Amino acid sequence: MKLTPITEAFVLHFGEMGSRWGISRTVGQIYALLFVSERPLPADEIAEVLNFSRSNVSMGLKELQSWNLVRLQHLPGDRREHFSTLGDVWQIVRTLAEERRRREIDPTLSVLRDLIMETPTNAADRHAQSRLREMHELIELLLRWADDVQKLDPDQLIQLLKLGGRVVALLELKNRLPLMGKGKGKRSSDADIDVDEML
Amino acid sequence: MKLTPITEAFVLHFGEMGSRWGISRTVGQIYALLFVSERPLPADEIAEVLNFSRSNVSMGLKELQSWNLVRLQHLPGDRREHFSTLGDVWQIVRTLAEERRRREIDPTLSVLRDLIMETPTNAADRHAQSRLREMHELIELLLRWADDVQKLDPDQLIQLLKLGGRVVALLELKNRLPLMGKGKGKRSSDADIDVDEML
DNA sequence: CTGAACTTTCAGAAATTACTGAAATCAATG
DNA sequence: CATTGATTTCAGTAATTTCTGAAAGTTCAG
Repeated sequence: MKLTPITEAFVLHFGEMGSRWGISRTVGQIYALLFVSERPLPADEIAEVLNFSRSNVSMGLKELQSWNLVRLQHLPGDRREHFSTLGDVWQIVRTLAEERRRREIDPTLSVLRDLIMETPTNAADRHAQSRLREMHELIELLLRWADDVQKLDPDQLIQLLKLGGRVVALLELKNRLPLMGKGKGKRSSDADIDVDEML
Repeated sequence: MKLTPITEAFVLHFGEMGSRWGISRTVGQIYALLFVSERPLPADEIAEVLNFSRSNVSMGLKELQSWNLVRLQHLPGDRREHFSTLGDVWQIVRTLAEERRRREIDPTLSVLRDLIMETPTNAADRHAQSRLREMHELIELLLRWADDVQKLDPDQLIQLLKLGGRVVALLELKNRLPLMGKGKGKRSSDADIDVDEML
């Protein structure tokens, strides 16, 4: 089998990009190939198309599996294992976020917590700890937010993304709304909302 | 000069983390050291404390400068250049996001756009392009959102983060509110808000 | 200008990481 | 349960990246 120019260009670019991240060029290319492939591919076909050794592909697929980024399936009448990426791009982002968190953020948070607990022995330590505390707090905040957002269903998420910065208008709205309920007369029931209770 | 155990542990961890990212262990350690340091440090002091060659530190600082992550300043009565990180952790996140976008996302978007424009020559190409289009759309959406959020001032941002997933409640609120204005009687002026106009 | 203090460059050494082919392991089929 | 086809492991090699020391470059005080 041979790659079309479009697929080849994408695969090559993705390989380069991969190496700016933690993953190797090989792994990046394998993923890119699977991502645009019409059907799941067996390892030997990947090796042939990308000109990697069969064992290299095996390693790469193993890594991608450890990231939960590829699915393994058996096709009827073929003993080989076939691989494909997740179909839903949103799910891919989700998985990526989860894994990166598990591998990079969580260990860092744990180190930060430990170091913040230590008893400082001098002014330098006290300053260092206060910096670490800032970093810890920031990460925790971002993480909690990411957790919450993870839970949204895609439609809500997209709505939110499309709203973008204008969400601030909503925040202001929220800050002003409670006034409305304060004994200023009953409104029609379909708009009867207690914002503070909601939030 | 010698590192305290707290600083040393942080520097070592950050170095390891750095190498999971695109930056080298050295660069990670230099950054970590500057991050917790009470005062700006000159290159030779960094080299001494971290046990790197002076030239290695020079390279590392150059890289950090290219990321806009360190500031260079001159202290009175000292000819050497002194380096420090940005003081505000939010600013650090912002800078990091900007740089990563410039180096990784933008080039990818450009490749995707080009490939989507190509005329497909077969079914495989058509499928590949539709996948690339999905990816392109997703990235654009996330990017636009990030752009918008960048513009918020820190207070608004923090408020938003703290709100987390409950922001959805606000979305629902928005979807229900417009009903209120539709000739159901005048409300008090301080709560007179046209949501659709705001958003 | 000159020289001292500091910084950067760069070619090669050292260390790390990626890749391969051969051998071992595993699994399905008859 | 043996054969065949598929996959993984692993030890060694290749490629890449990181790091160093020596040399060149820069800047500034005198």
